Amino acid sequence: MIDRLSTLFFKTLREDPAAAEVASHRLLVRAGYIRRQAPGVFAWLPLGLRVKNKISTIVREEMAAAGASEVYFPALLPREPYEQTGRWGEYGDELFRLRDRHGADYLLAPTHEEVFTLLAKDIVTSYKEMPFEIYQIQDKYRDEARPRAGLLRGREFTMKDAYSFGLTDEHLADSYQRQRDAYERIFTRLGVEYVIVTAQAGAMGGSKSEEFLLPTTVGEDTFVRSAGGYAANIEAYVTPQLEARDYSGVPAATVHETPGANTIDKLVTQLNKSVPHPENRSWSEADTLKHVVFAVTSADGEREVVVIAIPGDRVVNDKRLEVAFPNCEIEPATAADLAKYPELVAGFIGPVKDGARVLGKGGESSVRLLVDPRVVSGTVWVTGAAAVDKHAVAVVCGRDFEPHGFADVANVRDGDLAPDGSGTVETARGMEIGHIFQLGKKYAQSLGLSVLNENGKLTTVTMGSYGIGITRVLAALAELNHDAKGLVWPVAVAPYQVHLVAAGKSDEIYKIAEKTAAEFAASGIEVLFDDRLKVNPGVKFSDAELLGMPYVVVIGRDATGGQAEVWDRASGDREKMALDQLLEWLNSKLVNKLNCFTQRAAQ
RNA sequence: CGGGGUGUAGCUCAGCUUGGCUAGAGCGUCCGGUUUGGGUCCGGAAGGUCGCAGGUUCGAAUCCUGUCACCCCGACCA
Repeated sequence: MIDRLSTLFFKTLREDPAAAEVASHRLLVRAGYIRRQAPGVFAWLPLGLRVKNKISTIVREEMAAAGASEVYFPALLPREPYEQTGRWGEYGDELFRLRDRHGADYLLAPTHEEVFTLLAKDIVTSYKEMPFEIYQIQDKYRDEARPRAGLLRGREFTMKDAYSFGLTDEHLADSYQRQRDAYERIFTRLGVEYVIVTAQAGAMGGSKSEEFLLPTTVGEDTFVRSAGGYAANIEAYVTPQLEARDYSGVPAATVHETPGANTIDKLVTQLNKSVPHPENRSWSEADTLKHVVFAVTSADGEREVVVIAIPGDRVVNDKRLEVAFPNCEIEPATAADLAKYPELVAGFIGPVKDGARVLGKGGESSVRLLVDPRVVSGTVWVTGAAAVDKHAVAVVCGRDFEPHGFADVANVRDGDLAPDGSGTVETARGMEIGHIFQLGKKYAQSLGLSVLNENGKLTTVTMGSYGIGITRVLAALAELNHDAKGLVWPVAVAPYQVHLVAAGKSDEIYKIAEKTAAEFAASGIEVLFDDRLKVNPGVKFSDAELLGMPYVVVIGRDATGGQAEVWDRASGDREKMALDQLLEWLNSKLVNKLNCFTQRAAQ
């Protein structure tokens, strides 16, 4: 079977589409792989579909090897299961909701935990059937506030989602590890670089979670990693707790006039003018303690004002803040919030006033004081003095005030310490291409999935969920593999392995090209044959480069003399070769390229 | 949701500031010829409610008001 450009439904664009900004989007549209249907929604043309299927096939092979069975759910689902787990409401505007003619609510699934759980409930009744994993490759729908970058962040996207079911934590750990191993093999076979970072399970519930990130500046996630092997996304990074220090030599705190110094910046300037530093150096932002006030609204609607103190040279990171207060709405305190607590003097908030404790344990204020993990007993700070235009110097944690607890919400910087002692971390950007979760019993509990154990007792099932963004990986591959002329697919996912161009109009050339294509196909090579009669060679060459097959074979002016030309799309190398050597050469190249990744994956 | 930008032919865009005859170009498409290893060249043709609605004006792609859509940055993103 030879696929021919003369009959293939495709069209290349001479110019970049106006709406496409990022390379993957631009080239996939220009080369005729996808077409935009609506914001964040794309139609798949034959070439794009082939790439998508190749990625899916690799995922299927590795899922099978990991012991997972493939199933297929509808994307259109009824409201009830999602109502039971609370996600119908929690998902908010991001959920595509619709209504049938009877007025019943439906949704386009953003992810399928609920129905997988219910399927398991339907079918599995005994511990003897545990553990097991099932998965599907399906389209997911999320009504993104702002879809962007073509396939990289769409509203419809294809995802492999697997779910594991077991009775014990050991089952879960085992399934999790098998999926994790499969992911490593999948990404290696695809030729995608990845970093596994510990992540925050977040609203998915559950305990352990890791993300597979592709390091790239176009990525939307920030993560940190150390040379010693620590890696975590920015939400999951844990600041190492410092040891308490001896503060016996620290003089008593003193209060200084700091008129108008309601920011850290102004404060440091004033200190350097009027207050000598005990160590005879300049004051810096890191000497100060910044008190930030937030209003935390819990799930039951109760609004609490909280003060968080972090070193003055840091800022609060919103994502880390969210993690610190799970299941709560958190926002900066309003003027109305502050008005209720006169001890919170905007710009001059501090734990101590006139030597008396204000915030923290033993303080008069009812407001909770949480501090950065770097603020431990014995550390010395400049803080607000809880009075307008006044700051206190040499305020010692553990002596002058005692926080209620810690809040690890400050930003992470290059050079911060990794919590596992593996050195300092550096920050980097990454794109999430896979995510694995140990969900635990959350879904099983709310949907009533339990089975009989060895002792005949009903036991709630423990679950995991494991996702790979198929279409996002496709876009990432395009993003990583292209040049000025077009796409440059790795052999493992290229729509065809060889692009055969008949360059010339003579019958002789076409006969030879036809015969060559047939030989390729017969030996199992996936060949795309540019047999278009009325197209100039220049156009065919440009198309071949834009479409991006790994190898281009040109049957042209030298064909009658028994010669062809082969191009290596990635390296740009071109060489003349006898027609009867083509097959052998290509086969060895293709086998090598495929093997190099599969073998690496097998290790 | 906040900020910015753009809507004119299948595609990429010009024209709009300063209103004026029949709304343009390149590419693509179709026809005839030409060329055949780098998006050939020549000639001809088809193709547009100028996003939509309202207003100002003798006259609106152009000015005004409203509205819709799309793109980009940010917020958001199991």
